[in-house]
Amino acid sequence: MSNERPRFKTQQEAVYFELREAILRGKFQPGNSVTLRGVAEMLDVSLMPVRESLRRLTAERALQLLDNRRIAVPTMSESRLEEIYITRFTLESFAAEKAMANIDEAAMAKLEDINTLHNRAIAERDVENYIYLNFEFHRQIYSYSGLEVILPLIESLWLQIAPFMRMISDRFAQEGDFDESEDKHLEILEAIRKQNATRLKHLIQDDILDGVRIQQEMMGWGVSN
Amino acid sequence: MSNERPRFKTQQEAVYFELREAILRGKFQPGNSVTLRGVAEMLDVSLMPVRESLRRLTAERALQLLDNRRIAVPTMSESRLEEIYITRFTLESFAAEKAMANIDEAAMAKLEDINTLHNRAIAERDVENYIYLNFEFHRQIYSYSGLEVILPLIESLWLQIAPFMRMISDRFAQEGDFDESEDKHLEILEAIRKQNATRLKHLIQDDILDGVRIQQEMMGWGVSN
DNA sequence: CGCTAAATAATGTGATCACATTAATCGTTA
DNA sequence: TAACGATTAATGTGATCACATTATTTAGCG
Repeated sequence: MSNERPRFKTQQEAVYFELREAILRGKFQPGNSVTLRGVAEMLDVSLMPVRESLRRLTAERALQLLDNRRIAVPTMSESRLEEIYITRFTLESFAAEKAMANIDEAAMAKLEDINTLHNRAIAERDVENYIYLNFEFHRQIYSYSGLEVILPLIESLWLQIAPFMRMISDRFAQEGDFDESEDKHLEILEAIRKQNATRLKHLIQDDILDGVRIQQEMMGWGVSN
Repeated sequence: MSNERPRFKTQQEAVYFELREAILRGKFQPGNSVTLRGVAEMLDVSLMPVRESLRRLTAERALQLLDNRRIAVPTMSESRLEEIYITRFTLESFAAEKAMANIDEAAMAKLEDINTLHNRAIAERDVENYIYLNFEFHRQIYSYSGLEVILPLIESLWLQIAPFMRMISDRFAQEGDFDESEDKHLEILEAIRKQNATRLKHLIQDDILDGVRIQQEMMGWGVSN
């Protein structure tokens, strides 16, 4: 009779994770403003849980407080993009290396499942899932690293890049050559299977680099080395 | 006539920065719990600004939400310490390198001022200022990097390490050999003057490493390589 | 039609109250 | 004296209202 205890202890938490996933799916457009009452109405909760969630997301730089006190989805700049990606390289390849040894058969199976769904999203030009499942794939790997400090930093970077990724991916999908966006996921799985740390690190970096390359190209921004 | 406009636009902001500095001064002891009404009384504000500030600090991992819904200052573990410091090495040496070229005479003078105060704090065994001014020294350097993504990450790490630093420094000061804690600040200033990026990066790393070494030693934790 | 100014609406912030949950205290009993 | 149970206190969360500030719309005028 629905005796299951709710998934989240507080409404604030529920709202937070709801918004968080929405952001990681690219449902928030850069530059758009987010209002307390808007979110509250959409999720059918009062202002309080929304206030706290937005404060939290703002602290994680997923959202931005404008000086007119309004909340908005941050826009991307050339320098910010480069900064986000150089940090992603560093932190994520480190996390992958730490995680590798702890990835067992069950974890491997889950990774393959995620990758299957990810490929399907690409085939179906389902941009939202394409973006989200890519993050899920990486998150699943890093979750075995046992890193409790670095992981939140990585996720903060994802929250910052997701709206921009969505914008670019939409354009990319329109231009038709979306499914040519070869990711390195299969090779990553292979490197893990062979426990080849050096190769894994490079592949993670390449996988991330592929993304930023496309984004820089689309924006006509200088390609980072 | 007190026509000056207040330093912060909102009470929440004022409370946040007040708490933030207190944390960076090591006024919060690891494991201690922080209550809404306690802070509200101490700063003579209502619950609302405090709620939002604590939510913010929690998102930055300066504070921790326990599963009994209570808020506490996180405790340190051997692995967490190592994680924080390896990330500090990476991000801070990068930031220092980016900043170096932009540091002019005025900035240099300010750095020397901070360092003077820092040395005085050491001489006077003023642990709070010793910790805080060390952060200020580093922050001042990195502020010229123009990095808008990485700087918040670095500051989040500082907020996480500060309470633990204070604990160790107190012990260290008691044991008497506090002023033997030779920092690398003078050499750092020299490297900046000579615009020697490689040396600066190494010095930043050494400076950070000196700190963690003492901490690990005090705790009887394995020294990282 | 274009521009300005007044009026109206919308928004984030703060205050206060209510409440469920958890912690602390105290009295009782063995 | 120690341990258990009941009672009281404290705490974070949520709801609602008020308000100052900022946006948006509307009206008026040239």
